[in-house]
Amino acid sequence: MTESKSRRRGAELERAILDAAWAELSELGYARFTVEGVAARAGTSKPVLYRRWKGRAELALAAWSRRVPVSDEVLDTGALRTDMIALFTHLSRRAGAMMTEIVAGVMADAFRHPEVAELLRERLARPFSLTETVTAVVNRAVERGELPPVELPHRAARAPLDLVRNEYITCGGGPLDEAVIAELVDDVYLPLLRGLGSACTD
Amino acid sequence: MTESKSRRRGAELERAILDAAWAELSELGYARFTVEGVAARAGTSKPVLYRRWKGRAELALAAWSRRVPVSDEVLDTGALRTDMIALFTHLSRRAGAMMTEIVAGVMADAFRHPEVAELLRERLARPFSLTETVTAVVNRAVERGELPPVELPHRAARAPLDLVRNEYITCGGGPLDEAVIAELVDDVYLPLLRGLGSACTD
DNA sequence: ACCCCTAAGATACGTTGCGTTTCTTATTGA
DNA sequence: TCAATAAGAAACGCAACGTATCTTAGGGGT
Repeated sequence: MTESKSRRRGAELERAILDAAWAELSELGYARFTVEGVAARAGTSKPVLYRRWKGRAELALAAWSRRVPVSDEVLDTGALRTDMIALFTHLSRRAGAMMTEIVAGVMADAFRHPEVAELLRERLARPFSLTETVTAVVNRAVERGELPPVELPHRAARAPLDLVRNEYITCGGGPLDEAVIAELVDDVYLPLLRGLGSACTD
Repeated sequence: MTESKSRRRGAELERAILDAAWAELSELGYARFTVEGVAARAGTSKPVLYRRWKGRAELALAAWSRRVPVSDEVLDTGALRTDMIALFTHLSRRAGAMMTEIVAGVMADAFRHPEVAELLRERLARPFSLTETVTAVVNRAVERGELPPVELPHRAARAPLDLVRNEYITCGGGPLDEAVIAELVDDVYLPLLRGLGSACTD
């Protein structure tokens, strides 16, 4: 009755399900994210979901992947330090609480189901435009003369996201404090960049 | 029958339970770690456990905390880089897979039960002797003249563990590859240390 | 325009594991 | 000696996973 309108199929249905899944994730978090809940919200039933995804972890990842945010516009505040503060702040909002909970939850499930671990790794490895963004910011600093010429290794370019994620993991909870971001930038990341530049000192 | 010998109580019983819990964690991982399993292994029953810990997350944390590994002996290989490789390798073995799985699992539970989040944070914040170890290694390097005098900020001292943990999270699975460790040391951590030293260059 | 076959939707099931309740019985210690 | 305390055993209710069964809608080929 509720849905005697029309029976959705294929791609349309899939979109509806993933939208519902994302809504559940956003409202409840992964911990309270249930397959039944998604089915109910999408106005369909569990078997329909299980025909498409192997379990709740895969469903959550699929929903998350559709929302790849990204395209971090390259901000230019005029100085390296403030650029970095802005970048870290941006990351901490974008990639913060939601992502950490999903990652934690999916990861926990992944230890049971190795296939899921693989999917998660793919999702996390996707560096979206981060590498490019960081490189751009650093290059600008080099041009300005704030840094000696730097060859930015892959891991160093990824480090901002890693630092932010780590902070979430170990300190849980809310969005990152300004003071914390300042520490990450001043005590870790800027020194790292300076160190990369002065590689000739050894 | 099995235990008509003597009914354990108090501290003795608690030790037995936590030993059993640790054994379960080690053999099965957090994903397959169950309260029932621990009770069975310890030769007792669930209510006894629930009288002491609020749930399986707390139980796992308690078991883990008893095993504070630690006392990383301060190794001295004669050079900063090899010291660091050794330290990272040590961390990757000690704190690696097991810890990551526990953290992921407990964290997932923690999103449901905020009290658990607090416990987890305490546990993670405990820097065991890591800070001291890193500081010692760095100080030796300074004495040798490999680094300019460095004031090591807290976050920089913790970074090795963070880097290792991150690698586990994003790359999953087994113990860290030698090559990966070398990258972490050469591309990230040593530059960071050099950068901290050359703070005067700005 | 018809019919068939695929896939959607509904329902109900079996299982696992959490956390609880109830009751019995051993041990401690006053 | 005996009462209070806590251990041990068994069973329960609940939530959620993942599955199996069945009915029915509607798209596509003829």
